[in-house]
Amino acid sequence: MPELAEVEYYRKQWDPGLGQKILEVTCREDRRIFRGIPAGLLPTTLQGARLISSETHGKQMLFRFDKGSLGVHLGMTGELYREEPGHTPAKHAHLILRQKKQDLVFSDPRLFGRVRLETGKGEPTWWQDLPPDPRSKAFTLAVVREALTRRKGTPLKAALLQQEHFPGIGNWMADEILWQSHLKPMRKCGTVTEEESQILWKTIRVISRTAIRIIGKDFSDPPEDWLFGHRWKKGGFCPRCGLELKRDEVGGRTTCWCPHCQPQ
DNA sequence: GGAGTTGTTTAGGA
DNA sequence: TTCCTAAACAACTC
Repeated sequence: MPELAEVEYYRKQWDPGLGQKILEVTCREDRRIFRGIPAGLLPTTLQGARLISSETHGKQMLFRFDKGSLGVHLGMTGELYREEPGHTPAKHAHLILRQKKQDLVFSDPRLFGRVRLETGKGEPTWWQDLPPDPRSKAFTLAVVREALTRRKGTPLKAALLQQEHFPGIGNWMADEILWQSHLKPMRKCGTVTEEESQILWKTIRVISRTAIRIIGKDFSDPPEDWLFGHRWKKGGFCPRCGLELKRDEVGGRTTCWCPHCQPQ
């Protein structure tokens, strides 16, 4: 489910726990999402630690504590939420940080998500090494040009899903970006003109920021004149031209597009 | 019961 | 080497 805006929404769900100590850590360490973390290290590190701050970068989240930090990726079905203190864990709740006033929960039925642990004071290297977030100043036109050049044989849709170039963009955002840019999803990156690159760059920035503002705030739906609300069901109609939308598999993912508005 | 799912990693081929 | 595709991971919904 989560792309950069949804990730921002879920990050905020733990905000009530800011400044407060973790009294107890409940986790199922054998679950796939904890891969790479030595047994016992998670409770040892976080028990008694105070949650200081949190931020998102693309689909990645970082929760900073006064000792160490916690990285969270939600995968396809991960969620963060809060519960009454001392509640009984739900079936797919894998990590619960128990505080005085609330329990902070990470659940993920499909286990495609991932939790990382940094025991040192500083920023984890994986966090420092993330490529420019599409809403940041560092995400320049040159970044888009570079990606299109490097992936010249890849369809645009598949390239937009590559997190090393466009961190935070997922399936629905990629479709939305191409639709608003009037670019066909199966178009090869190498054939995109300079003018089209600029349109693509601007559209990525506008959609990222707008999605964060709307979905990141309270999980509201984007505007009706976006592709978003029309792309899910089969037989949806283009909100711009009114013709029937098409569905194809591009880059291994279901892709919704408008043959009339995205002719090439 | 089968198909599909808003994600990432890996293996293997080109 | 570099780039690209398909499969694997896993559980739920329609």
